[in-house]
Amino acid sequence: MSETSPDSFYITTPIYYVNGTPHVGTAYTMVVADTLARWNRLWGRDTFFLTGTDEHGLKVSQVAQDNNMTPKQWVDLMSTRFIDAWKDLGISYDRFIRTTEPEHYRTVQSFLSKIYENGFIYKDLYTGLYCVACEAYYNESELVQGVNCPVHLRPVTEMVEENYFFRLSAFQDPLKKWYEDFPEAVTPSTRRNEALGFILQGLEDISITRTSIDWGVPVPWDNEHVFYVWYDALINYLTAIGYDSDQGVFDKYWPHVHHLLGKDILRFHCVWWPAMCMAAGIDPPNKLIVHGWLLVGGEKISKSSGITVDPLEIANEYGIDAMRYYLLKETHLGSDGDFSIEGMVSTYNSDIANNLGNLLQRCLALVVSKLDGVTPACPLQPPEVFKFDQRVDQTIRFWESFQPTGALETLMELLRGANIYLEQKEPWKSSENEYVGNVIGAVLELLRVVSLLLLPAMPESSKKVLSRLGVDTTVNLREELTFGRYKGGAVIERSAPLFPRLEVE
RNA sequence: GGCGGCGUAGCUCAGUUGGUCAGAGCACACGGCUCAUAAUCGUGUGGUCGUCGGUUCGAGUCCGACCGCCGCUACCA
Repeated sequence: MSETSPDSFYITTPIYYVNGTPHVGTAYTMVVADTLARWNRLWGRDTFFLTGTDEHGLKVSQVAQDNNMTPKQWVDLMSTRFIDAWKDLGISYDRFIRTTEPEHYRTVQSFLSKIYENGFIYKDLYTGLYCVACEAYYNESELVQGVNCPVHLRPVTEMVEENYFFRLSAFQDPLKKWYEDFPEAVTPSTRRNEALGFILQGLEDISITRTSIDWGVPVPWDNEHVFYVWYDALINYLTAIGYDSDQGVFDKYWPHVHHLLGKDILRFHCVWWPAMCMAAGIDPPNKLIVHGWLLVGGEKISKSSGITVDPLEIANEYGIDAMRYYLLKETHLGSDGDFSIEGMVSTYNSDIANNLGNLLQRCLALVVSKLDGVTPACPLQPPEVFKFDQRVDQTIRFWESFQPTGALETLMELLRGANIYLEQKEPWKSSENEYVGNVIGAVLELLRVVSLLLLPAMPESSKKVLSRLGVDTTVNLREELTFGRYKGGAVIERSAPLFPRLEVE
């Protein structure tokens, strides 16, 4: 639960490393971010949704060389895989940032120069056991059989390098105080505890530059060095909002940012990043939303294990909104989730085909058979069984506190109430137009409001329902959620169900 | 080893500061209805709320021990 800034909303996803490919796990992150962005736009906030690709690092330059390309040519090619995937999935980002953009170079140099000037960066020697494939140093205790990298099972090499170091140790107390002052900054709280625990055990300085490669952002005060990939990557969150180029935009969105991230990159975002911000003299991000992993059959998605699911295939086969709904409804934001086609089809059929789709269909059938095919206006007050105001307020609270699962479940409760109401009133047995019109009007009104509140999760499907009802979707949501606004008058013809049940292929 | 979390109906999970707290959804069974997409409505599953103790008039709800599972414990996007 957290308050959101009143009139602007800035949300980011991690930027994806170009050597990877979009899979259902990254699609999950994007769907969540997209849904939160859509909610805030509908709620009338000035919303900025950022994603992009991380394009530096040794591995990129190596792979580029293997493919007889320059690193730049390679990342130009690879970044399009993400751009295309998000386009096909209808992700409504406002800006796709690439860390190889000149604007990003300037921001990284400006930001880190500031930290340098503030005295939190110094030069020293670093000695460590290094795995080239990982681009990472390991402790002896982490190695397999004492010599091999635990990821690649290949020998590591001892490297001595002159590096610039970031004085992370200086921020142990400030970070501790920050976590105490802003207990809501990291959600869920177990992740906050994890970050705080890490901080409390003592922080060491960290190396932030490399001399062994040149595919990176040059260190402005020492051109022998480039910044290590992680240090330029995080700064993308500032580049995109004019950190050193547009103070007005920057002030609007910072520090009221919502960083969405997976639990595997918690430390970078919840320890290093706030410290870097403090060192540069800006406020740390005010919200870090840590999500879990999407598992497949209980296993982590990874290429090496052969467990990988292509979100575009799912979307093509079953529809984007079916996938979105399943990801949002069945995986509590913050917990791990399990993805399966069977689960997706089952959830969609229960909630969307049966509960929502069938409710709409039975109403429209009655409009055709009893009301000359014209939808009636709604009554002034909602029937008791709807628990309308209570549930609508609850849904809003869930959306405002980043709990898609709760929001969607509450919408299902509203729909169940409407189905019960129809059973109680039995409009199909009546021949009085006024009676039938009142009953159907009340349910159509509920469907109007539910569809509006469902827009963030299932934009296309919700629009179809609203279109059927003759409701404009470009309205300000805040003014459209009170009962009694539906005027009716939409002409209905007998037609096939809008949301037919899915079958497992 | 250290720190933290979890273990509630077949499945996924809710259960504020202890006293209708033994629940929801899905699945399953039976019944109703037939406006509707094998839909929808109603009822049901006798779950030792991981185990054993303790505090209390009373504990999933607090304390202790134990069993099982998991996360973090530094430079992998």
